[in-house]
Amino acid sequence: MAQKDTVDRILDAAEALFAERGFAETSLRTITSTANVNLAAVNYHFGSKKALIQAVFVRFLEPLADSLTLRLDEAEASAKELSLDDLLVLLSKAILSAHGDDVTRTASFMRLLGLAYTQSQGHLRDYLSERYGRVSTRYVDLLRPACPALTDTDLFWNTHFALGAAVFSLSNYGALEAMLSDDSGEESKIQNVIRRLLAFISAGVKVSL
Amino acid sequence: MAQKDTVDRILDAAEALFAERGFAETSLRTITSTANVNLAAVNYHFGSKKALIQAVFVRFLEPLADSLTLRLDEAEASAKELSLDDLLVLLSKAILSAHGDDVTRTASFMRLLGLAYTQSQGHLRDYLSERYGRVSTRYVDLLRPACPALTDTDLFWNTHFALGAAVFSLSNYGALEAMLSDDSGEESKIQNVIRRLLAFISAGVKVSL
DNA sequence: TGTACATCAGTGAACGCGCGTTCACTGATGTAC
DNA sequence: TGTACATCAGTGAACGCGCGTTCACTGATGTAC
Repeated sequence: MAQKDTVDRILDAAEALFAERGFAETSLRTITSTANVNLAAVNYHFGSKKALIQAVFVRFLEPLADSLTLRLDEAEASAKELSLDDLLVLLSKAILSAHGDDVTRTASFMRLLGLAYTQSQGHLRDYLSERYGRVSTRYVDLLRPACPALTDTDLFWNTHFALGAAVFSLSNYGALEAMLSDDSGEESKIQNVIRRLLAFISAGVKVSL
Repeated sequence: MAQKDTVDRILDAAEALFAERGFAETSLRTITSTANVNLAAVNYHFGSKKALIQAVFVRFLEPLADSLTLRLDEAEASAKELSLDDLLVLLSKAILSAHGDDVTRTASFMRLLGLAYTQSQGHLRDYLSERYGRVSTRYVDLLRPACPALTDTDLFWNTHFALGAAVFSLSNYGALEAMLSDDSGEESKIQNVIRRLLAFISAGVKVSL
C-alpha cells in the first residue's frame, strides 16, 4: 500500500492537530479530512473521540516508557550511585530517543502533555497515571537518594517546578523560537535549548527552603 | 442592590469557570446560569464570547500592571542597584497584592494564563502583548543588569523556564496540593509554595550555558 | 408640574451551524465443506 | 475446484444536540420643554 493504513493516518493527523489547537478545538471532521479518511472511520476504529485522544497518548508514551524502563534497568545494574545529573540526562535521552530522534515531534508532543494538564481531560489523567504510574514512581524514588539534602516536600515541589519549566518551554518552543531575533541563529536550536533547560532544572532542583 | 451588578457577576462566573474547565469547554449557558443572568446578557454587555474572555483578563491584569508600574517607579527612584532577588520579590509582591491578598483567586488566575498560552487563543495573546508589552519589557530590561554574567540568549530562555515553572505549578496548585499526604500540613500552604518557587527560580535564572 | 420622547439594562425565544455519533450498507478477503 | 457464508475495513447520509448569536420586545429611568 502506498499510504500508511487508516489507523496510523488518523493518529498522525490527530496528534498534529491536537498539539496545534487543543482537543476541544479540533473536530473529527478536521482530523478525518486531513488524514484523507472517512468521517465515520474514527468511531469505527477507536469508538469515540475520547478514546482517540487516549490512543494518541499511548502511541507516544508506550515506547517512551519502554525506553525509560530499559535505561533504568541498565543504570541500576551498573550499581554505581546515580547523581541528579545522571538521572536528568537519562530521562532526557529516553524522551529524545523514544521516537528516532524526531525532535520536532517530541517537542510538539510536549504541547499535548501541557494541554492534558491544563485542559479538563480528567479521563486522560486517570488513564495515564494508571498506565504509567509505576515507571514514574520508580524514577522519583531514584531522585531521593540523589538529593540527600532535600526533604520529601522539597523534592515534591522542586520536581513539579521542573516539570512546569520543561512542559511549558518545550510546548511553546515554536512560538518562543520565533521571538528570538534571527541573528541569534544556532543558539536557539532545540538541542541547545534542551541543554539550557537541563542546566536550569539541575540548579533549581537542588534548592531547599 | 443586594447583588453585584450584572457585568461583575458575569465576569466572576466566567473567571472561575474558565479557570476550571478552559475556554472552549465553558459555554455561555453555563456562565450565565451560574451568574443568575440572562443568556443574552453576555452578548449585550460584551459583544461576543471572545470579548468576554479578554474582559476577564483585563479585569485581573489592569490592577496588576498598575501595581507593578508603581513598584518599579519606587524601586528605580531609590537609585540603588536592583538585584535579581529584589526583582523577583518585587514582582511576586505586585502579583499577590494586586487583588487584596486573595491568594486563591491569584492562583486560579495563573491557570488562565497557562490556558492562554497553551490553548489557541491567538486573539488574546496579541491583545495582551499589545496592552501589557510595555511594562513587561521594562521589567525584563531591569533583569539584564541584575544578571551581568548572562548573555541575552541565556536570559531569554531562563526567564521562560521560570515563567513555565511558575505558571504550571501555580495553575495546578489545587491538584498538586491534593497529591501531598495530609500530614505535611502547613508545609504546602500557598505562601510557602511561592517562597519555594522563588528560590527555585532564583537559582535557575542565574545559570548560564 | 405634567407630558412626550429617548436611552438603556435586561429578556425570551428563536436562528443556523457544526459537532460527535449512529446506522444501514458495500465490497473485498478468508474459511468451511 | 466451486459454492455459501462469515468477517471486517470502510462509506455516505442522516441523527439529535448544544453552541454562540440575533432580534423584537419590555420596563424603568432620565431629559426637554
